[in-house]
Amino acid sequence: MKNWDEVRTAFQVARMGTVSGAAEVLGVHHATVIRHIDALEAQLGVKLFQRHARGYTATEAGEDLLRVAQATDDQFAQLAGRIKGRGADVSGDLVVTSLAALAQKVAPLLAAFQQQNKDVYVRYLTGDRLFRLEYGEAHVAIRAGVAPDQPDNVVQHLLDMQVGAYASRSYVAAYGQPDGPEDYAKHRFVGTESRESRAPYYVWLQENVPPASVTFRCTDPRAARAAIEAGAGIGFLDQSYAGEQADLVEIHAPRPEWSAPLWLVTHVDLHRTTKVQALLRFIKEQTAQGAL
Amino acid sequence: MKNWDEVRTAFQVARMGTVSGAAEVLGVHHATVIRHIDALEAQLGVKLFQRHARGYTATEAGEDLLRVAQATDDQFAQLAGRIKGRGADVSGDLVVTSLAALAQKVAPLLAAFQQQNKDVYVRYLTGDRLFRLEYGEAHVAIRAGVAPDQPDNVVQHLLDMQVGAYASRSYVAAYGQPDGPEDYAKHRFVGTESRESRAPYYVWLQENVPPASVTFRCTDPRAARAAIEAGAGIGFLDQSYAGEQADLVEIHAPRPEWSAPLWLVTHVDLHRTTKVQALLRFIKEQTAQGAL
DNA sequence: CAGTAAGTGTTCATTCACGCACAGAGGCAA
DNA sequence: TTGCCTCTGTGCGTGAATGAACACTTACTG
Repeated sequence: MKNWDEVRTAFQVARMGTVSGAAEVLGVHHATVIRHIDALEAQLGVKLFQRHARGYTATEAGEDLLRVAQATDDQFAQLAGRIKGRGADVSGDLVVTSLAALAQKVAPLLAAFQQQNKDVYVRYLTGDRLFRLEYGEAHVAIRAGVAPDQPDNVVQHLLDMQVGAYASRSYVAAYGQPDGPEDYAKHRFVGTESRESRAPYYVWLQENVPPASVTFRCTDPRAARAAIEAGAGIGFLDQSYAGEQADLVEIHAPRPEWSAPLWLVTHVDLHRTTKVQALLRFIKEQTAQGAL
Repeated sequence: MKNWDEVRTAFQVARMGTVSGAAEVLGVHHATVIRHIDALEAQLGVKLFQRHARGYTATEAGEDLLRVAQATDDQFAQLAGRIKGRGADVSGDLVVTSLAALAQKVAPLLAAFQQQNKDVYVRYLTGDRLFRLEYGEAHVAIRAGVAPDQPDNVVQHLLDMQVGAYASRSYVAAYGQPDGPEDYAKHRFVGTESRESRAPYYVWLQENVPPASVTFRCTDPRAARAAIEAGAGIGFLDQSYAGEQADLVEIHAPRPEWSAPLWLVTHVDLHRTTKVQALLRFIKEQTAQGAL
């Protein structure tokens, strides 16, 4: 049963009872229908129809085929309906990934989106490794830093995270606050382990603070945050987060050159779907209202 | 969902995960697979797969299609197995038709065949109208008279019915028996209504008996038999039937020129099937043993 | 009974889908 | 990094599947 189109042709012949009728339904020439039937019968080694001048009547084998193909036709029709409809409504899985550092902001946002769209099942992936859109691992990613340049990704600028320098109250109690760059040598800073970090505030750190003063380095932003809060030194944090923490003191207010862009990234194949569009619109609306 | 072959292609891609793998399974070039997928997605307006250098991964729509097409593939495989196997075993409906006049002989034969082949459902059609093989109304027909010359029919000679002239005892009591052709004018005969009947004994009747002596004419052989048994006159009957009837007297023993051939007829499309062949063989065996 | 309409089936020209070949893009191992 | 392998993707030429036309058969109808 190698050729499904021939089965479909035979199905219509069995339904219509004539080659001509089937040809009309199928939108092909009746000669094609005859050839399909002949090929299928030759393949199976059994006559599916008895031919006569008034049309084709199905043999037992033909009626068996009719039943199976009818079920198949129904299944395919339902499938087509589901697939076409899927693009039009907001339902099914919705997989979002982002840096773990953004989880505190993103999770409530996604929860609110799910409240508005009861049919979606939100799956929010944060992990050590990068989840890749091009492998179908997620519908939408929220990325930070330099704009992703993958060819198949649709990248939209979401906002610039306002990054300031903060330290814990315990640190300030012990070391005070620097009055200016000349004091940096007497202070302790939390930096990144990777020398070639692209984050603009770490570039600034490398250029303006003596390496000897960077007494705590780590790779994970969450670790950096925990270190700052534990009094390890002065470090860089998102203003909208740090501003809410009573234990943190603002050493330097956010500067434009420190700001880190956030990107909304989707795979081009999924970007046009209404489900993804709905989420993107929702995120951008909420962001405009200061949710991030 | 117009093109079932494209669904099959998409199914294999979803199963294999790569275009190349699907192409190998399907026995086509991978370019063909790509074209099928593109066409199907364009038709549905939804991406079924996300493309990347390592292969294709199914989207939700693609996985939905995978499930449905998997079921279809299973169904078709089962169907092919049933259809191919159907030719090899003797089961299912077996439709036989004949003249009603032969029912008394044929019915026990078919009953015996059913006893030997428990899986067949015998349907024995006798009726006023001729059941037509070319319309799929019956698998096998038993026909009398001139050999059917329908092009799609396979005709086999079964036997020659030995036909004699008989009359009821009541008729003989009233009219006696003719000693020779010269007495025919004083007797009564049961003939056929249709002047151009091809039955050889009716041809003989027309040539050897004065029309005035044919006092009872009818079309149906059963009516003729009833008329003869009721004493309407001398008529022609199958020897094997008339010999068993105590009430009938043999006026003339069967003559070779009266004998009516019986034909086993099948449609060419069904003739080769083992089921039909089994019945044909059975009938011929039984006939050779004198069952008819 | 002629005429019409519908349907099958075959031959021939055409075109569309297929296979081929090559380019490009990742991934993997040395 | 470099080379190699696998897989996708695309332009091009060819052949198989398709459509058009015609012949033939059968049923229906006035």
